[in-house]
Amino acid sequence: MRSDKRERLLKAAVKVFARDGFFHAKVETIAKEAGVATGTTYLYFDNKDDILISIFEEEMIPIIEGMKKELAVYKGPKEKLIAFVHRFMKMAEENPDMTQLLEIELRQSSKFMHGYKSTKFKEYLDIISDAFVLGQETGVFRQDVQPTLLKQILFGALDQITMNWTLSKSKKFSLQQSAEQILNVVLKGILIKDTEQ
Amino acid sequence: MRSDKRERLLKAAVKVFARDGFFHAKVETIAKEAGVATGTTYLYFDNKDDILISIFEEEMIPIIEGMKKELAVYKGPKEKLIAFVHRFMKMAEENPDMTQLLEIELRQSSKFMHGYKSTKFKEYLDIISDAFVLGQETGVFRQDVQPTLLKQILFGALDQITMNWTLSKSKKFSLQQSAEQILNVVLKGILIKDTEQ
Amino acid sequence: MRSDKRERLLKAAVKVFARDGFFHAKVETIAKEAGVATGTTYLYFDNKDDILISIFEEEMIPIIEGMKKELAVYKGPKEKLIAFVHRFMKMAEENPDMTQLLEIELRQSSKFMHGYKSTKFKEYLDIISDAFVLGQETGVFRQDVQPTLLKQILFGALDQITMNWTLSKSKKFSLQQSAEQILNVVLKGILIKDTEQ
Amino acid sequence: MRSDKRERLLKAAVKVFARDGFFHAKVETIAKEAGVATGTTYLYFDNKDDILISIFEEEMIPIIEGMKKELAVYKGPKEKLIAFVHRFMKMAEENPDMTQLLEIELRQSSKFMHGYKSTKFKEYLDIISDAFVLGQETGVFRQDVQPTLLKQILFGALDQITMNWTLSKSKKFSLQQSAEQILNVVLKGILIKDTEQ
DNA sequence: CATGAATGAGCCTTCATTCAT
DNA sequence: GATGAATGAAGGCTCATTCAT
Repeated sequence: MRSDKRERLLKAAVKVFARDGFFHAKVETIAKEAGVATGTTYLYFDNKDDILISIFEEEMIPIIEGMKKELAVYKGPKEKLIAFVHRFMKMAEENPDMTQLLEIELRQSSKFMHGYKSTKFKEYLDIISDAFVLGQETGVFRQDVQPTLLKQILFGALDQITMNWTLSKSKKFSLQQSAEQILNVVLKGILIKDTEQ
Repeated sequence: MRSDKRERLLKAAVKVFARDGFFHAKVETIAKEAGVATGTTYLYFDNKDDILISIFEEEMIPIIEGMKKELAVYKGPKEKLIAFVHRFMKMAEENPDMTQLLEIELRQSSKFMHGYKSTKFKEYLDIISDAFVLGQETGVFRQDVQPTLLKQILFGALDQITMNWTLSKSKKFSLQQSAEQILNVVLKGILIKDTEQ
Repeated sequence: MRSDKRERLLKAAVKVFARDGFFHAKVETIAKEAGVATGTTYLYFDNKDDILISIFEEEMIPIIEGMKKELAVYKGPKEKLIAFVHRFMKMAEENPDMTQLLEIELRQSSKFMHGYKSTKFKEYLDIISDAFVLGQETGVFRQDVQPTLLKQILFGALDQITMNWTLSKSKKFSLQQSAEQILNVVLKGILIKDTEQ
Repeated sequence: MRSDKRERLLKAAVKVFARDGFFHAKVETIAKEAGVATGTTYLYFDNKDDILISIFEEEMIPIIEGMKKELAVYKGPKEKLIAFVHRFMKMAEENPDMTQLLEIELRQSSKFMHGYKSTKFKEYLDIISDAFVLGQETGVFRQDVQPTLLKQILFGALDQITMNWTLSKSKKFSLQQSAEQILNVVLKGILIKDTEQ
C-alpha cells in the first residue's frame, strides 16, 4: 500500500481550515481528521503555514488543469468565458471547502506569510484574461478594457457571489442562475456587437 | 475635554488590524498605538472581537453618510452608480487601512464570529442595489438582473481591484482609471439604451 | 512593595537548575518555586536560556565583589591565594546549588548558546591570576609558570573537588581540609622560597 | 564480516554528542552518522542514555589499557606521573570528541542518570592515585597529601586546561607546553626532595 | 476611570521510542 | 536482524483577559 498520508492530510486540512479557519484550526484536529497522529503531520509538512501553502499550490493544479481542458473545447472567446463562469460555479458547488479557503483564508495568508503570493492562483485567474485577450485580438471584445482589469472584475464578481453562497446556510439561490446573470451583464458589457445571447 | 479614548482606540485598531491582521494583532499593540494602557481597552470594549465589530459598525457610519450625501446630489440612477464607484475608489485611496479591513478581516469575521453579519456593511452595499432598483423602475436598467446580484457583481469587482491596489506596493495603476473601465463595462452591461458614456 | 519577582525567579532557577539540570528543568517548575505563574517568567526573561545566562551574570556579581573585598584585606600574594581557596570552599559549602550550576550547567551552556562565554565567570577566575601575577612581580612566585595556566590549574583543582563534594550525598570529607592540602601542594609548587607553611 | 554496527554507533555517538551535546543530539542523527537506520540503534542499546553510558564504559577500555601499558614502562612514580600527563594531553589532542564528552557530558550524567558512576572512568583516575601512593610508599612523595585528593587536583587541572583547549577555536597554545608547566608546579608541590626537573 | 503587572489556558512542535514490514 | 514511518507525550512560549492599586 503506497502511503497516501500526505494527500489525506491535505484533504483533511482543506476541510478543517474551511470549517474552523486557519488560525483557529489545530494541527491535532487536522491529523485526527486524516486518521494519523499529530506528529505524523510534521513528516509531510514543515509547519502549519506550510500545510496551507501546499493546499494552494497542489490542490489548485487539478482545478487549473480541468478548467483549461474544459475551455480548450470551445474555440470562441465568448464561449470560453461562458464555460469558465459555469465551471467556476460548479466547482464552488462541488468543493465548497476549497472555495472558502480561496476566498477567505488565502486573503489572510497572502498578506502575512512574508509576501507569499500563490503562483497557482494567479495562473488560474490568467485563464480569464487569456480568453479575453483572444477576444480582443479576434475583434469580438472591446479594446478599451485592460485584460488584467477585466480579469479582476469578473473574478471579483464570481468570488463575491460564491462567497455569499458558501457562507449562507440556506443556499436558496442557485449559483447556476447567478452565472447566467453575471454573464448577461459582463458579456453585454464587453462585446462589441450586441448579439442576442 | 471629553474622553476620546474609545475613538482613539478604534482608529488605532484599524491601523493595527490592517497592518498585522486580526489574529496576529495584539490588544497591547492597539492600546499602545492609542496611547492608553492595555487594561483601558477593556473599559470600552468587551473583548478583541468586539473591537473589530465596533470598527465595522461605527467607522462605517460616516462612510455611509458621506456616500449617501454624495449620491443624493445626483438624480439619475446611472449618475448615482458613477458617483458611487468614484467615491468608493477615493475612499480606498484615502483610507487604505479601513479598506483592507473590509476586504480581508470582514470576511473572516462573517464566518467565525458566531454568525455575525455587519448590518452597517449591508447598508453600505444596499446603496448600490437601491440605485439599481431606481434605474429599473425608471426604465433605464435591465429588468432581467436581480438587484442583489448586481450589487454583488459591482461590489465584488470594486473589492477585488482595490484589494490588489492596496496590497501592491507600487500602486502603479490608478484607481480612478480603473473606475472608468469598470463603469464602462458594467454600465454597458446593464443599460437598456446603449448611450454613449 | 517593590516587585522582587525577578530576583525570586533567579533564586528559584538556581535551585531548580541545580536539582533537575538545565534541560530537564521546566519553566513551570521554576515559576512555581518562585510562587508566580508560568507566564510571569516571560515578563522578566526572554526565554529559558536567558534565565541561565542571567544567573551567571547577575548572581556572580556579589560573589565576585565579596571575593575581591576578602582578598583586599591581605597584602601578600600568598595570603591572597590562601584566602581565595578558603572562601571558594566556604562558598561551595554555603551555596551548593550555585556551585553545581557553575560546575555542571555552565559547561553545557557555554558550548551551545552560540558561543556565549560568561564574562563574569572569567572575571572571577582572573582574581587568581591577578594574585599570582602580583606574586611574580614581587619575586615571591616562580616566573616560569604562565598566570593563565596557574589560574586554570588552581581553579581546575578546586572545581573538581567541590564537584565531587556536591555530588556526594555523604559529604564525609571536609572541604576546608581539602583546602589545606590543595594549598600545601600548589603553594609549594609555585613559591620560590620554600618557607614552612 | 561480523556486524560492526554497535561499534559504528558508538563512534558516531561520540562525534555527535561532542558536537551537539547529549540533550540536543538526536538518535536519528547518530544512526545516520553510523550509516544505519534509526530503529537499528535500539537493537544495540536500550535507550539514548545507554548509548552515553556505553561510551563511558567501553570507549574508556582501550584508553585505560593504553595508559596502563605506557606507565608500566616507567618504574619511578615521578616518571609515571610525567608520562600520565603527557599521554593525557596527547589523548586530548588526538581525540577531542571523546575528551569533550568526558569533560562535559560525564558531569551531567553523573548527576542525572540515577546515580550512575562510571567505574571505568574511576579506574582511569585511579592510575594517578596508584602512582602517587607508590611514590608515598617509596618515600618520594609527601605523606601529608591524601591520594584521592591529589588525584582530583591533578585531574582537575588537566581537565580544565584541555577543556579550554578543546573549546577554543584557535588552539594557539600547545597542550604539551601546558603539560610541562603543570608538572613543574605539581611535582614541585608533592616531591619531598626538591630535585631539579 | 486608568493602569499594567500578572495570570494560565492553550497550541505548535520536537523527538525518543515502537513496530509492522 | 534491519528498516524508517509512525506515534504521542511533553514543554516552551504567547497573549487575551483580569484585578489590585
